[in-house]
Amino acid sequence: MTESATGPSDAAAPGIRLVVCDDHAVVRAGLLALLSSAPGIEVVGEAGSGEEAVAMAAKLRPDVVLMDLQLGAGIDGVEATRRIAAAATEPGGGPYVLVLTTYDTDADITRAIEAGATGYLLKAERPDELFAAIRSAAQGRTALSAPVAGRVMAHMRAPGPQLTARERDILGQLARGLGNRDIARALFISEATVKTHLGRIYDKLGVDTRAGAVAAATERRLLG
Amino acid sequence: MTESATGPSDAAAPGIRLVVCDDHAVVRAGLLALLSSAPGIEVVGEAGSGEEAVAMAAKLRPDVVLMDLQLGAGIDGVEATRRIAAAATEPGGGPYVLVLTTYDTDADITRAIEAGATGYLLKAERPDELFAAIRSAAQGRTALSAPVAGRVMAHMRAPGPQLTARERDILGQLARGLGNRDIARALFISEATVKTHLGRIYDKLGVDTRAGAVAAATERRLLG
DNA sequence: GGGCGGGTCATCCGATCGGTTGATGCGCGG
DNA sequence: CCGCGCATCAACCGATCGGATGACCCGCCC
Repeated sequence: MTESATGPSDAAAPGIRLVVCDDHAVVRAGLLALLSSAPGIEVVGEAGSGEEAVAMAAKLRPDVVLMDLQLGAGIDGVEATRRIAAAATEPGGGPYVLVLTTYDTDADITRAIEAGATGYLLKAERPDELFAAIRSAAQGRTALSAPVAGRVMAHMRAPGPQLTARERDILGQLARGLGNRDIARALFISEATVKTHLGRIYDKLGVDTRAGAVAAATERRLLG
Repeated sequence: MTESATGPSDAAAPGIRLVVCDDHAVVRAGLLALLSSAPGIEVVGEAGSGEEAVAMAAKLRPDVVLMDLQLGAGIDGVEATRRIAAAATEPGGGPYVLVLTTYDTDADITRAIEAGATGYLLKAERPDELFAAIRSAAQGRTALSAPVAGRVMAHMRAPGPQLTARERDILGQLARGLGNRDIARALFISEATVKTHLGRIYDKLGVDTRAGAVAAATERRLLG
């Protein structure tokens, strides 16, 4: 999958510009050594904290950020991912975030994906899987470790961040700053119904206030 | 909620009722002479001070008040504009204030517009521009001198004096969906202060709920 | 036919919010 | 020096929100 198949992307082959973020210097060094053997992948920056990674992503404009979720002090990998991914909507199309971590708990996975991660790999993965995942991420394609993929599929079936049509209606009015009474009137339903829907929306978005819902909806582009 | 005040000007065209306010008698006389040549515009009162203009606006109920900003003693043109414009929300729909002054500094312009002026003209303007502006103002339409328009546009692009730095801090936390208590803790201030700031933010953004503030801020790109 | 998910509504209550008033301190500019 | 804008805080009150609970109706699918 290096040259013949995909063709054009490798032809020009300026290399995928990568930023590595992990709070352990040893791990970073190991990754650098490993990645140095990967053709077409160039590490342009190392970050030891989430804040550093966010700054580097903005400044260096890499194609991919390899992000650990456990970062010790400061913002965690999820928050860093969120901030970096948020910039991905802008003109230049920010970097894709590929999470590389040790654990595969449901909470970690869902939080990372919700935050906008493009892929989720486990450190136990084989090196060539990592290389392939980085190349996939550089093109915005999702890459998941096998165990992670399984959990994600399970989640797809269960409760995704999927809102029903009616809930989106409510959310739309909410984003206009309307109170429950006004939302009710706008949609020809009762305030009680509005509150019921809002409660479910909060659950699905993982927030507990209207301002939070508007922010979350904006961030995840659930609104026009 | 602005009254469109279709006004008696259009239909039967009985003429636009105008009050002129300028502290220089000579200028007033000149304006009167000039306006006497303008069809459809009738000067129903002259004020030599801000207080006088406010009183006349209430009593004579003109369609437009032509207001100088520099008024020597007493309240200045901005304050007079504020008081007259404040009455414009009431049932009858008060008079529109058209500022006619010599200077076009940022401070003057923004203060006049904030005070509720419908238009802002320079005395250097050509007479027919003045006539046109008065007719526009009578219908509540904004009329600006070219240099003034330029500055206003600049202000639109630069949201600088829009919100104070502290207010942007508050707004940032608000957009994360935090409650007043949490915002207070995040910024090391009291809830009371948070509420005070929020009140001012609502004013400036023209909203009255937190969700509305988040939406407005997002729309106007006041946030990251 | 009986679940099942989505939409609708009601009621209750504590917590929070929005608005107001009033007051203090601080830096800046006339 | 005094005024003004900004930030800070307090106390109060009515309105609204958030959360929980229970209920009904409808369309769909096994």
